Amino acid sequence: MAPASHNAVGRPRTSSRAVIEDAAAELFLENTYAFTTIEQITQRAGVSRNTFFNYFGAKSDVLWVELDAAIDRLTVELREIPNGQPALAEMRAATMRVVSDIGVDRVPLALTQVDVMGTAEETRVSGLARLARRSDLIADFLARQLQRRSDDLLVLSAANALSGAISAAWTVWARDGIGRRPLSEYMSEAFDVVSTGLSSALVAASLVE
Amino acid sequence: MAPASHNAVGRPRTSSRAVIEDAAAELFLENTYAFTTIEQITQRAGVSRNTFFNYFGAKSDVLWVELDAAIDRLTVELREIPNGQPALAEMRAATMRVVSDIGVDRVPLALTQVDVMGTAEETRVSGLARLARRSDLIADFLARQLQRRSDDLLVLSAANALSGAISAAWTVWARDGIGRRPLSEYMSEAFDVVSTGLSSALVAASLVE
DNA sequence: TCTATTATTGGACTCAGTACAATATTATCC
DNA sequence: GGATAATATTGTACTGAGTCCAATAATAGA
Repeated sequence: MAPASHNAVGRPRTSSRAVIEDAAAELFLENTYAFTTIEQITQRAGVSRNTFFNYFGAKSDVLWVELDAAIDRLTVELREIPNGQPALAEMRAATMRVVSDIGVDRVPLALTQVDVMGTAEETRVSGLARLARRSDLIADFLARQLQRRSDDLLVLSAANALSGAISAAWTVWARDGIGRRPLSEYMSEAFDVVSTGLSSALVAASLVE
Repeated sequence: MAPASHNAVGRPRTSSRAVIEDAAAELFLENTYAFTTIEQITQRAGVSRNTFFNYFGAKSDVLWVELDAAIDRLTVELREIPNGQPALAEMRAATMRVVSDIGVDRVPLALTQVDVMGTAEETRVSGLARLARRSDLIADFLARQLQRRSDDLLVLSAANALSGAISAAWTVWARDGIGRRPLSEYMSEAFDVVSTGLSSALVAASLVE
């Protein structure tokens, strides 16, 4: 379902999907996201408008290819962690594995748009959908590790807080521009901010059982 | 800009805005959010389609009247806190003041829709916009108190984490249905989960200065 | 080469949201 | 009360995202 290769610059990207992504990236930089229509994208890509919807469910999906892939990888990582491990430490380790190979470029298209337009309201909302998807994922994982329901207040609070911190790391990393350090460093700092308290809260919770 | 009274049951709601809200609430319950059009709403409300957009910027705005009002109140509360106060404690207190009068009914329309339709994808995304708005608000407040930039990684992480926890409290509260306790109790528990760690991280940050 | 599967396209449609001008309603001042 | 200014409401026309479904093109497999 996902494309085979990630943005191998120089190598020709000839699949419909890749061609659409490239055309969209160009147009977003030229005219911003808001002032680019799907018709323009597919026209430049040399495909029909409907082909766009064969590969993306929405215009905004093109913005988040990188992030969606990262969340996919996180899904796999979390699934492979056996029960009964220290939840928060494993969560952090899994996240770090996922972002470890994301260096200083490979910025999601969406996050380059933030600078371009002031508000970026549209791009932001679609990004929040990813935050939510990641929250769900983390909640399921925490619920499994803590043997609680995934709609439990403790679990949900922790999952939302973690997902929010992860989001902050991506955002600041992207905004730091050319001089940015690898994403993993930002991620590590973001975890530091929230994990101490969560850790004690989660441990307390598992003792209560 | 906001309507004068909040959902005074029994009292006739005759302003265009109130009539629209009521019509929308009915239709959402009858046909769900997704299968209700703005045209249907305004038709039942006895106003023209354009009048809807005089009061709401988007269809989903009707869902979040309660929550938007709460965020407005939080904005005011935070603005009135002088500099140099303990940031996290003040943040918590302000939030508790805002939700203190929200008892066991007054559930935002959006959160009643979660039960109705399985996915609730559309309603969820619009709710996330509120989470983001609250994150911004909290980030600005924390930045002021900690004398840091509001796009600082520490500030953003903490703000996102807090906003996420607050969101969790609303969600679980709404989902608990008829037997639910007052929102403030849920809010208090959600803060407990995240605040310990944030507290130490923020204190450490202000010492580094 | 024939066939089954998958990718792509065309066309018609619904509905949210925008823009702007025209008209109605309400408040204000004399 | 009546003229006037401000505000609320409406009509019309439009753009563009997203859906549906049937038709056709391309490709793989036997």
